Amino acid sequence: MATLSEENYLKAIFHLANDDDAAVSTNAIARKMETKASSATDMIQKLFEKGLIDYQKYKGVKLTENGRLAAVSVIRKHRLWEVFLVDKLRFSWDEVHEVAEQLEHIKSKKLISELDAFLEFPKEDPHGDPIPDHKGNMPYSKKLLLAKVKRSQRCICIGVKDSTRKFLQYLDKYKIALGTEITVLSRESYDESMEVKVNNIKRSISKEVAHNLYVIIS
Amino acid sequence: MATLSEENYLKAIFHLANDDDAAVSTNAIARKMETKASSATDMIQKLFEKGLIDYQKYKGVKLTENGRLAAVSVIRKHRLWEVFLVDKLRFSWDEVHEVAEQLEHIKSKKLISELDAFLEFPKEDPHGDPIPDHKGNMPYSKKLLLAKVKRSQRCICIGVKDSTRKFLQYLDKYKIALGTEITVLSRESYDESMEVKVNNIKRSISKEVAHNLYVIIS
DNA sequence: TTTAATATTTAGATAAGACTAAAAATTTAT
DNA sequence: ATAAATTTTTAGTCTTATCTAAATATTAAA
Repeated sequence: MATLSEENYLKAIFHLANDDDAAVSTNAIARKMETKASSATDMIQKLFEKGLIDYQKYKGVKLTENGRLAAVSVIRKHRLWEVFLVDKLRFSWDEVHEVAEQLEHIKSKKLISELDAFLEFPKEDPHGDPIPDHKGNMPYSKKLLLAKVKRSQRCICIGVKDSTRKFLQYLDKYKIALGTEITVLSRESYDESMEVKVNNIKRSISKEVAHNLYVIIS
Repeated sequence: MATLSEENYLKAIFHLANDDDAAVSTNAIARKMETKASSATDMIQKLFEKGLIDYQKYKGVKLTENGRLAAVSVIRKHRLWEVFLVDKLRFSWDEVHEVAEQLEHIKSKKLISELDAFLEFPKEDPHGDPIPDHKGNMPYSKKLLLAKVKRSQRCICIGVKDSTRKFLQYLDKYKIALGTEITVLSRESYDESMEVKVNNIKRSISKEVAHNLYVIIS
């Protein structure tokens, strides 16, 4: 059974690897965990001894199947709790992250399977991220970043990459929510901004925002 | 802000002091925490430095007002989560303790006030224990142990002192639940057992059981 | 391809919370 | 009231997860 800190490192490695199965560097892990590289090395060695990651000195790490299962299990719990907070406890989508970071470490199989049933088996969390099933299968997602959408294409906002409070409040301010339709009118190569139509209003979207908003082509 | 371990010690001290404001001994704390007396001493010194307990070497400890508030806050969370598990997630009353022991340490004011509202402001947990309000007021309780009930008195089961799984399953087996009426028919001074009528059946109740079941006279 | 810059690992230290063994204080018993 | 038993505290050690500083590898640049 993994400790709280081990679980957080596994989750960080999972998110950094993100689909492509390249090895994750020590520095990348340290940055994500907001800790020092030497601390990351210590934990890497511990996770390696427990068989949760593949590791060779100086070569970075990859999750083993057991490591991936452990990471996905924590992510499943995190996302289910986020649904609970928004659907049942009147939290807004920019308030759930910190609390879910704590709740995701509660250990009880029955708790999480009953919570899943109570929430009627949701498929995504309030930010549009898919919820893995109890066997560790992460649903496939057709999402892409708004920044990748071509001129004159229409798409629908389905999630965010950056789920910090600041970004979510920015979206709320401009009435961009999950389900909002966005049409790309033009792209500005100079600063990578784009003109879009959203809620029937023309608006300019910066590179920063376009790279943190997930959509599907509609 | 108290650590997880500090919170558990404060809770233990609160339960050991139980109404009467006698000082709690180091050994009693160590026994309750299933740790060694030397570890308890270490923590006692830490809690004293934080102003959460009054303490003089060799004289035992008492919670300060701040310490009491911290303890009651944890107990409030524990009991609200127990209600959630039983009322919403199909847990039975003998399954909730371990999970609530984890959930009680989640830090979020909003979480607990919203949970309280979601559960419609329950006044007691599934074992009949009162739930303190958000200001730290513990409701007064008229409960007494079944062992204290006089011959020919009728009472109603409202809680348990021992909430271990084994005892709760014993009660389930004999169909004794919260709300069950019990009439004391006679008491046996030799072994402190008692004859009672419960569910219209005469039954003998051992000293051990009678000392772990809370009732109110009806 | 040798040097410079960067990334990673090792070594040694620290804090929290636990432990054992031993010392000191208190309580109980004679 | 003194000795014996018990309780409590202290001193020193261990583990986990962190840190700083220094050493070693790797990568990039001249």
